[in-house]
Amino acid sequence: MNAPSKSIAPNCSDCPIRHRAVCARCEGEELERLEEIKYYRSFEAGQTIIWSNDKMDFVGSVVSGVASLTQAMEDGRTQMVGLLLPSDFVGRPGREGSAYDVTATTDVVMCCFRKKPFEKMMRETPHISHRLLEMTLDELDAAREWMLVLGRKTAREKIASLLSIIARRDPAQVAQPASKAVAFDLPLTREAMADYLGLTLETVSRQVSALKRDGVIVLEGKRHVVVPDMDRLLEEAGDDSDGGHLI
Amino acid sequence: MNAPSKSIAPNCSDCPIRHRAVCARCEGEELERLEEIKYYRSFEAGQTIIWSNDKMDFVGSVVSGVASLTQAMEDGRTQMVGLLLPSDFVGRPGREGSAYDVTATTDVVMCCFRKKPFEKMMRETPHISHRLLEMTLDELDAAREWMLVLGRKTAREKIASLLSIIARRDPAQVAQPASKAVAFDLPLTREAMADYLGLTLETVSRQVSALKRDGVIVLEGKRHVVVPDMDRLLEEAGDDSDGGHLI
DNA sequence: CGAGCACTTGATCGCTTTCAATAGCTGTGG
DNA sequence: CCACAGCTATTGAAAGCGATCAAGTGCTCG
Repeated sequence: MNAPSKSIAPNCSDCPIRHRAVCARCEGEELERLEEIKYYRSFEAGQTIIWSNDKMDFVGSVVSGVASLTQAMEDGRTQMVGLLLPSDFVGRPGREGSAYDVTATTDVVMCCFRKKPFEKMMRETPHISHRLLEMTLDELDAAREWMLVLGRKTAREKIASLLSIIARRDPAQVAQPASKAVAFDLPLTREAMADYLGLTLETVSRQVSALKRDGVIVLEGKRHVVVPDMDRLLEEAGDDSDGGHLI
Repeated sequence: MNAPSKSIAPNCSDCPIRHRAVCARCEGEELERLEEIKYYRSFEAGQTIIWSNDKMDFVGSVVSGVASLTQAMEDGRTQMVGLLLPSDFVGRPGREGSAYDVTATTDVVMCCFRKKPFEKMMRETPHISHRLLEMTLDELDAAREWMLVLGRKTAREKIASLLSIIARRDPAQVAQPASKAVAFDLPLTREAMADYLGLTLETVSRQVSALKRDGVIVLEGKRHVVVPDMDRLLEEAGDDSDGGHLI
């Protein structure tokens, strides 16, 4: 037991991640069954949600906040292998333990399902396992995109890549995708950024300062980032996306 | 059209990857349906199987040989993001194009399914999509393990990690897992190893030579590797596996 | 025998790490 | 109110690892 349970339990139909989480395809009776086996759980920033190699008795979705998956070597080197934002799924059906530590990087609310009933439901309702397959394929794509970042990009490009990813997934941005300017809060400390990027925190700090000095980003405090020109940031990231201007 | 079709078409029941591929759970009638929509295709070493962003008209399994998934930046830097060994699945149901180049690194035989009929079957037979989910989750684990290698390991550890992975998945090893000594052929050029490890080919060559000099591996020719002590190699890889000796 | 290719080895360069000092912020307690 | 601890972040100087540039080796195949 490493966290108090907190019963906020809104209806699934009011849930902010309803249309993107593992339950996205469920309706009516299926949703009612999920509603029966679900419960909410809150974690404070810094708390461990699941220890690697621990038995997991639940799976679930991040409702709000940011969590991270990290892998560690015995000498202390650690690598973050996944960033879990709202609607992302935690846990692996069909396997006992987690392969990674799952940690709350900000305060987190999770919608949990007890593992056994969830696995039973998966076997019986194709909507859930199809959605989970789709989400897993997306995560695999994201992991592979990240392999390019880790293996081939420079420190400066790595920082720009991370900022682009966070900007792209920030809910505040989705509303106004037409605008070139973007602003968001960094949900990660410099050390967490370093663990994600395979760098040291000093290098992260230096490269953030360099991007600021060059006008690619503007910092308001340590954590609030303004990107005056998103295309410029993508260019710095080494992505050939071209801002979507085809032809 | 970039490859001649070659009709070797054995029965699925005689197939060497029958018990590990996406079809592993299918029996009887399901297997017959698959048999109807499948065809074999051969690729020579070096040939591109699928170009990134190309429309894919098939998905399939590697029957024999080794293929690789690679991602490239416009300036030529490339990163291998997956190594496809026999039984591994190629293609993403539900999406038009591939996000990566798929290349044959040795001569490859693929068991292909036309995409539309395969997707239809997925919707109708849970055995296939459940197996695909399981395989995708395994690939995600592998990708994340690789992120630790790319982000945090030294060049020497990276080489040792790659050799361990190849040794572990080599079919010749599975027969005698008790023995500490292991031998296998490298299916990759130094350049391909470099692309997998996020290194240059010169660094790969130097570190392979160093591992040879230190007696961790013995080379017979450029491509045949003998590992006298697998535990030693795992130690060099920085894995805490401990060879399985608990306590 | 020479072209082409995969690989090895050497010398030097430069980016990121490492080690170290300092700044800014927040909360605590005398 | 100020002093101080504890934490996150910044910045500087030096060291080290892998990249880059450059030959050179050994093999296969025409």
